[in-house]
Amino acid sequence: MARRYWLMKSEPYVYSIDDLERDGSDGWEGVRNYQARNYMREMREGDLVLFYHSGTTTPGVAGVARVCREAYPDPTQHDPESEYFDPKSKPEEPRWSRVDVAFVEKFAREVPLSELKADPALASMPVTQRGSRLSVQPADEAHFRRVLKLAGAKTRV
DNA sequence: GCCAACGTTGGC
DNA sequence: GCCAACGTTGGC
Repeated sequence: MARRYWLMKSEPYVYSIDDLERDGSDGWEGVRNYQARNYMREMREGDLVLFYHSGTTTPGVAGVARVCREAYPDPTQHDPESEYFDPKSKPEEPRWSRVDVAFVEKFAREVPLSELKADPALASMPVTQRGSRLSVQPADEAHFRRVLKLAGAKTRV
């Protein structure tokens, strides 16, 4: 099966590309949306991810990560102390998953959403659609390559 | 702070 | 199963 491509959003105040660079890899926890969860369950080791910073003055794509562990139960769903605690999710039947991602690259220049929206080559990319809220989205290889090019990325696909 | 675009919840 | 109310995401 060919490698697939994704875009994942994170608020950098919570977890940023710099945090991932520091940690090397980490679990992508806290996803509480079924469609986003289902996409994570489709992810395979080696898939590449555009790391998107949301909730900032200038949101945009900040770098690249790689899926290094496929979906498994998100432990925070069972932790009453966690802000992601879900009392309806039973340990014997976990509702929420996470994947682990590894740091690949931080772009020298974050590519702003406004630039993605202005690029005709990205007109059909989910993140450029009005009202796009999904925090985990699939990306076409062509879109992925295009974003790498706009970023002046070192990563080659 | 506003608001559009959803997703979820719960009454019926 | 419908749908109104409510909550959340996230750009602007």
